[in-house]
Amino acid sequence: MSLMRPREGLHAARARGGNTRQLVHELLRTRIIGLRLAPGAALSENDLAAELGVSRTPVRESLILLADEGLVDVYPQMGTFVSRIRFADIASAQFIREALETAALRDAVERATERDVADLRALLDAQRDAERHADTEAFFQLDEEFHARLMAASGHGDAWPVVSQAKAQLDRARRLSLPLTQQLHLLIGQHRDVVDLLERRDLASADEALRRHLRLVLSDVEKIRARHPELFSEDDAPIRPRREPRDSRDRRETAENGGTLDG
Amino acid sequence: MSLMRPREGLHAARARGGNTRQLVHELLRTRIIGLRLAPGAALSENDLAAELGVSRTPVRESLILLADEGLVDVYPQMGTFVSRIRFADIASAQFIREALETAALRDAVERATERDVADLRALLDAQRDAERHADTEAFFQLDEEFHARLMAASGHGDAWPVVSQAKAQLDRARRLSLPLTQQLHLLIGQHRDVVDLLERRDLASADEALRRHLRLVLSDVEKIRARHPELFSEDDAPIRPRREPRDSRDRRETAENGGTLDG
DNA sequence: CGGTGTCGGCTACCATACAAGTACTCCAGC
DNA sequence: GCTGGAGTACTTGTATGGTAGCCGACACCG
Repeated sequence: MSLMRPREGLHAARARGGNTRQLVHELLRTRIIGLRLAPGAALSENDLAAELGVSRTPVRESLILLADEGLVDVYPQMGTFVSRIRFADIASAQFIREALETAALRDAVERATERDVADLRALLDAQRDAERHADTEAFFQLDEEFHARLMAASGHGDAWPVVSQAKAQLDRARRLSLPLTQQLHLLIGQHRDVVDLLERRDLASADEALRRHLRLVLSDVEKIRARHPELFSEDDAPIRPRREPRDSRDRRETAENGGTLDG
Repeated sequence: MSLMRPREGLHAARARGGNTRQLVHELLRTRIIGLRLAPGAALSENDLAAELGVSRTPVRESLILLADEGLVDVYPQMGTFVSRIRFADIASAQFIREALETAALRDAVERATERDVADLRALLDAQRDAERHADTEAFFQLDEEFHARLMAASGHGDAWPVVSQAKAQLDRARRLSLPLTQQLHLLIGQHRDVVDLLERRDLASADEALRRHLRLVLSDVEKIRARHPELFSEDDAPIRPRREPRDSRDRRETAENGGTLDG
């Protein structure tokens, strides 16, 4: 079972991160966004607690936070499920992201320093590396850093968490498309365009380039919806997910294995 | 003590709202935003649970959510405190709010129906009523509804919760200024200007009017900062709040009284 | 008189026990 | 074979117990 030892595990965990709740929260968040937990999957507080070697309390508190972020749906006395991607949520996330990132760009054009531009270019290089190695996981990480760094250059880095939360909804769907399409090169080119225009302090063109970039991402998602309808949920039909059959549980539990907190 | 009876209380609560956690969460949230709980005040899980007649669990879960919203600061093993207003948070909230509301306005100018405009004008009338009766609490409520309705008219009503959360930080400070200044009339006039220009589909002017309105609100906050410095906290000094002296607790507990969940 | 170690009480964190409710399962009756 | 209903195994929600850690008060010592 690989439970966390009463003392050592917690201590090791504390050393790396914060308290158990934060660790579980981040773990589940990355698993959901990375689609290692698919939309619709059941998340039992008890099962998770057992898997991670902690009690129900921090798991439950993490799920409450994830529900607040719209990444899980909690149906009292029924179960907790990774939320299916609602098209309304996608649209709303796109609106939020576009509004905040373009508003930030407006200030970034005036405030960005040479250092900021250099940092962004360094990230572009790293993205090209990821492209060469076809490492989409690394690219996702670097994409996140790029947009975060861009906002920081505007002086509004504090607003990034809001964008990140909206972005999370989009990324779940995007993660399905990127491996298929060969668009990494295109995306990196758009990143470079934004940096170039930012350096030239050309607001109008930079704004247009960023909007084009963000909209491309959105159109990706719409393509995915046709290919994987089971991961989406119609807007006005909140869908009560069905519980698994009784005896399929044992098989599942032995099948997936690993992932305690004291790695 | 007016504790909640084991069965009845919960049942009555369920009837009104949702589960206990949501009730406690909203209760504390409105108390904090309404400054009935002042920045810096200590919030003990035990005390709150006793006051509200529930167990520590829903109280604790509510505090976690409030911490996520930036309304309380949790210092493990030390205490939980209503967060002081950080100037950096104010600036960040203003940026988020302005970006989202103006972006929404852009679409509202195209999409708003006659019905939308009529609803907004009805809210304007109600605001004038509140002004006549000098009812600032009602005005705050109507101001919230006005801006929410404006976003809904743009088709991006789903993004309102994000604005509302940012707005909460601003409102805490604003609530101190409104009673003093006689600006209700000015604010209502700005609301009317926005509606008028929205109705004429004049985006440029409407955008300018809305920005002017939102910035006036911000400048209010800066005035307040000079008058009530104890409610604010310097940016880079996260300030570890001090625990109360030993024997001042009894006095406090008898002093403030009332506010169970089964009112 | 100033610094220091200890002790007591408080805190949030985590673990566990109990309660209320839902959906699946399976068997009885038709 | 089909339908209905009781039983049961799960679910989340709430309550409570126990633990580590921090702070403040205070006696003790230099």
